[in-house]
Amino acid sequence: MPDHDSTALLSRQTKRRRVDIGVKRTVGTASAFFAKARATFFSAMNPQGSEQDVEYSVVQHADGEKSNVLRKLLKRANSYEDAMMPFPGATIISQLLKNNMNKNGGTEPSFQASGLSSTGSEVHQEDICSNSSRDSPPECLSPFGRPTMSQFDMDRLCDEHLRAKRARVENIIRGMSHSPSVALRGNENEREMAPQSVSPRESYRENKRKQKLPQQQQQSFQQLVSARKEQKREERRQLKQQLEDMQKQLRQLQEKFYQIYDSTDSENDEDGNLSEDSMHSEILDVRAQDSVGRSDNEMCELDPGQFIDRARALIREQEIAENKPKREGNKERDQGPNSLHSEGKHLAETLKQELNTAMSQVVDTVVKVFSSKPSRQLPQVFPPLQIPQARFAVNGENHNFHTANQRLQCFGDVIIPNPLDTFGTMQMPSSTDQTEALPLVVRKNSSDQSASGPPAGGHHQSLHQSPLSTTTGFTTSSFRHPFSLPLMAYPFQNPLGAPSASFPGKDRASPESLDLTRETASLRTKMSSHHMNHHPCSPAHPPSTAEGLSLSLIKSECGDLQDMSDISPFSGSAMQEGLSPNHLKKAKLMFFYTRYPSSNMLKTYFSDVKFNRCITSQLIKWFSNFREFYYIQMEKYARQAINDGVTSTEELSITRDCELYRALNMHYNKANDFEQVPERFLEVAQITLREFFNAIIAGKDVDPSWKKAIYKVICKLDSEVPEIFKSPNCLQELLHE
DNA sequence: CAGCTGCCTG
DNA sequence: CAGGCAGCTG
Repeated sequence: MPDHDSTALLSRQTKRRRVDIGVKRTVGTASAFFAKARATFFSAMNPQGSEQDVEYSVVQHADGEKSNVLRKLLKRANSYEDAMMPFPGATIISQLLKNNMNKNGGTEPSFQASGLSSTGSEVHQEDICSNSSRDSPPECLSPFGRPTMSQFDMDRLCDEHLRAKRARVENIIRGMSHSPSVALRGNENEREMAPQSVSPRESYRENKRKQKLPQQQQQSFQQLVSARKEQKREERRQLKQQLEDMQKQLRQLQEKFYQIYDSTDSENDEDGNLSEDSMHSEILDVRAQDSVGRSDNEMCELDPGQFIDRARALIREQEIAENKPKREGNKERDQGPNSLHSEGKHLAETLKQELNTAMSQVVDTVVKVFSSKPSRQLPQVFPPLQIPQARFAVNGENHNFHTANQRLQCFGDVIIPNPLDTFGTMQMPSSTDQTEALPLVVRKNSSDQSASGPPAGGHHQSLHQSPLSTTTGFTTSSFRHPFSLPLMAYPFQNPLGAPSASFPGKDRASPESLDLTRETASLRTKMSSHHMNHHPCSPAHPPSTAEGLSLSLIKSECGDLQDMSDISPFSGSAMQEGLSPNHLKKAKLMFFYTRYPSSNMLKTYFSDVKFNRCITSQLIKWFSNFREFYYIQMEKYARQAINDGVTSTEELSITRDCELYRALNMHYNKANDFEQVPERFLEVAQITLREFFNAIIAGKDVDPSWKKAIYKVICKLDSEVPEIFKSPNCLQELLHE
C-alpha cells in the first residue's frame, strides 16, 4: 500500500466514513462527475460554441453523420477540409481546432490564447513545440520569423500543428472517458458545482473498492463481460489445440522409440502392461473429449503415457540389473559390458534430456501465450512444470536428438497427464491426494488411516482418492510413506504430479472428484506455489519433498496464527486438523438454521475438528461468505420485484419452488441431497426479502449502511441447529436417510 | 487489543 | 471461497 502510512494518519472521522461504502454509493455521482467534467472540458475548449452540441457530438464522434452535421454548423470556408478527411474519427476535434484557428487568424501563437489552452496552455504549448520540432523546428521556434512564407508553407505548417494538437486533444478525451476523477481535477471551477469535493482519500478508496452497481446499471456491463469470457474461452480452446498437436508429435516419436525398444528388449512387456492398463483409463478420460478421432486400438499403441511408462520401466530394469544407486554415475555406466543394456541406457538418457528440454519449451511457449494478458492462472499452473526441467538437468548433457521444435511437440504434455505410475504408489498419494480434496485446510493426517485403519467417518477416504488411485487400484494410503525404496530419488518423483495433473485436471478427473477438484482448485494451486517456495526442488534432497509437502506446507498455510504444536505430524489425534469439504457441506446445511453462529457454537457443532484460531476464523469466514451470498440474492430479487412492479410486500413470498429459493438451495445444498430444509428458513428468507424490498422502496438504499438495519433484524431470526449436526457423521445420517 | 463483521477483490 | 482490510464492540 503506497499510502498506507498516510492512511493511518487520517482522522478517525475520515476513516469512519468508510462505512459509506454502500452498495450504490458512487453510482450516481461517478457518472455525474464524468458528465460534468466532460461538459466542462468542452466548454473550455469551445467557450463560444454550444456546449451541448459539442458534447453530444463528441459522444457520437464515431458517427460520421453527426460529425458532418457539426462540421456544417461550424464550417467556414477552410482549405484544410480535405486534409482532415483521412481522420474521420477526429473530425470533431479537428473542427474545434479549426474553429479556434480561424477565429484567431490561423496564426500559430493564437493557439495559446484560445479557449482550448485555458486548462493547460503550458502543456499544450510545450507539446506542440516538442512535437513539431521534430518535424520543423524553425517553424515552431519562430512562427513569425517567416513573413515571406508561401501559402503552401503556411498550409503545411498549420497542418502539422493541427495534427499534433488533434492527437493531443484526442488523447486527453480518451483519458477523460476512463478516469472521471482525473478530469475532475482538471478544472477548478467544476469543484464548486460538485457539492462534495473528492478528497484524495475518497478517490483512493473509490479505486480500491469499487462499488457494485445496481441491477440496472450492471446489466449494461454484462454484455461486455460475457464478451470477455467468450474471448477467454477461445484462448483456452486454442491452447487445447496446441496441446493436442503436441500429443500427436509425441506419438510419432513414440513410434520411433518402439522401433528401437521393441527390437532390443521385449521382456519388459509384461512389466509394462500392468501400468499401461492402469494408465489407460486415465488417458482415455483425457482423450475422450479430443475431437481428433482415434480408435482405442490406436491409443493402445501410441499413447504418450505408455511411452514414458515404458521408458521408465526400462530405466528401472537397468538400475536393478546393475544393482547400483540410481542417480549417480549414470553416464559412466553407459559403456557397460552389456551392449543391449547400454543402448537402453543411452536411450534413457536421451529421453530424459528430451523431456527436460521439451518441458522448458512448453513452459516458454505457453507462458508466452498467457503472458500476453495478465492471467492469474499463469503463475499458478506453470511453475510446477519447471520442476522436471530443473531435475532432469542433473542427468547430464543434452543429446541432440531432435530439433527443438520436435522436442517441444513430442513431450509437451506427456508429463502432465501421466501420473507416473511406476512410482506412483510411493509418491502420488501425497501430491494427488492432498491437492485433490481440501479447501484451505489441513486434512486429517492420513497416518491415522494407514496406522489404524479407515477413519471413523468413512467418508474421507473416498474423497481423497485421486483419479489415479481409483484407476490404478491402489487406495490412498498415506502421504507419509516410509521412503524405503531407493527409487524415490528418481527425478520423476516429485510432487509435480499433482500440480501438473491439475492442469488438465478437471477434464480428466473421475466423476466423483469433479466438483471437489473445482472447489479446491485455488487451494491446490496455492499449495503448489507454497511448495515451490519452501522446497526449491533441489535434487540433493529429493526424499524430503514428498513428506515435506503436505505438512510443512499446510502448516505454513495458517502462518503465525497456527498453533504449531497442534499439528505435529505424529500426533495421531482423532481430531481433524483441518476442515474438509464435508465440513463445508455441513456448514452450508447449518446455514439453513443459523446465519450468525457464534464461534462457541461452531466449536460444539464441529466437535471433530481441532480448533485453533485459524480454523475458527475460517469457519466464521465461511458463514460470512454464506451470508454475503444470501444477502446479495435477497437484494437482487427485491430489486427485481420492484422493477417488476411489485408494490406490496404481501406479494413477496418465498416457496420451495420460487426462483430465489432455488438459487439459495443451489448454493447451500447443491446436490439437493439435504431434503429437510426447514420451513423456518423460508420464513426468514421471506422476511429478509421483504426487509430489502421495503428498504429499497423507502429509498433507504441511498444510505451507505442501509443494509445494517436489515442485518440486525435477520441475526435475531436464527433458530436452533438440530442436535444431529453435532455428530461428526451427521452428513451420512442426514443425507442417506 | 481481540474478536467479530462486512466490504471488496481475486 | 479466501485474503486483506476497515470499522465496531466490549
